[in-house]
Amino acid sequence: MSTRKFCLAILSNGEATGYEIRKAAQEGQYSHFIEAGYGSIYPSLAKMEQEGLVVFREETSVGKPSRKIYSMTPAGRSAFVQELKETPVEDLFRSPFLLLALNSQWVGSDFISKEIDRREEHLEQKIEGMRHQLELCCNPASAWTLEYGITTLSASLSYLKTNRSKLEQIAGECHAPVLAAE
Amino acid sequence: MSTRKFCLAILSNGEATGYEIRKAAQEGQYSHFIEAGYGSIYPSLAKMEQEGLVVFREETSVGKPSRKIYSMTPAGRSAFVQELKETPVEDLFRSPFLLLALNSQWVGSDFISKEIDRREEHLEQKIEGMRHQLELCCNPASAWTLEYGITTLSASLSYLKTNRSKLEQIAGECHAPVLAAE
DNA sequence: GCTATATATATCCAGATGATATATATCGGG
DNA sequence: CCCGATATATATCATCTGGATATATATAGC
Repeated sequence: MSTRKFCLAILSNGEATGYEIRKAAQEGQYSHFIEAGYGSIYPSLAKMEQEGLVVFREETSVGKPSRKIYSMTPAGRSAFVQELKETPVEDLFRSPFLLLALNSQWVGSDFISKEIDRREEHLEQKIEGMRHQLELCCNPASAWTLEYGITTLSASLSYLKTNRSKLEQIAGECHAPVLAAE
Repeated sequence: MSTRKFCLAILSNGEATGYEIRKAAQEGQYSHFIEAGYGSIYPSLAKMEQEGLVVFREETSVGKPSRKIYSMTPAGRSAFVQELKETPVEDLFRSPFLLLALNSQWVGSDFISKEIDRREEHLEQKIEGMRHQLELCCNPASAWTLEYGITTLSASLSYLKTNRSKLEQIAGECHAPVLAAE
């Protein structure tokens, strides 16, 4: 139950709405290793509210959409620490790109080139974003985590730049002509 | 629909049972960037069979559990290539470990040390396994993909070894005494 | 001979995913 | 000044996934 843990992590730094929690999953430091949408956050908050791990106050300003501002209870805080101390599950890595790489013989070198371009660009943007966050950040744990990310993504990017020609060659000597004839 | 793509990838190298496809997701080269259990593989195969992308012949030896040996149809092969050519979705990376790192202030340095040990060991084993697969492998695309994995995991391991003391220190100056007093 | 493991298929429920609906505020351009 | 785009905010829905479990037999080791 990872969404739970993530929501509690956000709330451990202060109160937040469901909307803000999702934004953290999309933009903040957490976004580099967390995936969570409304469909998991709202049900998770509702359940934790029932269990007494979080409470909310409703802010119904005139006209504005009403906000449910959640905060952690003491029970929530100890549940958070307990969940952190549960031996963390292994990292999950799923890569449609590597599935493509491993089967690049079927798609032709032009397509592979284009995809590698896209991926290099994407990695550069992510690294740049992390460098930016690192400059702004004051928390040492955040800095450690960001540097971890920068290091691994840089290694990934560097491998790609150095070895892309090999993969393009593999895709070049491929079955594409056969497929084109179909 | 990534399970579909993965099943087709396995079947593109020859026929296989659902059981064997799952083993490929757990042990083979694919295991490093694919997640798929029975609960997604069997329904996926059944659906693709209905759609005419795969066919199976049933092997009912005396006594033995019956095997459904699946293979790809021409329609399946072109569906596979088409799915490969769909701009691949971004890689998915989810890390309970980094969630812990970012919140290490709450768990104490002993716990963090133990978790880093576990992680270093795990990374070493994975890298060793990939090196082994690389020696056995003859397919150049497999070699490329395995080297990609070895490179990134090595960078990850190296960062961890160099910087673990920083994180342990952060967890040392932490709120753990407060929590211990609760 | 017995137990543990490997082979093999299948299903179940809880939870996640991604899309979509609803509503209002705000901000910039025409 | 109004229109459309974007941002804030909550919520739900169908579908898919994940992890566990049930069932059954063969094999290998003790």
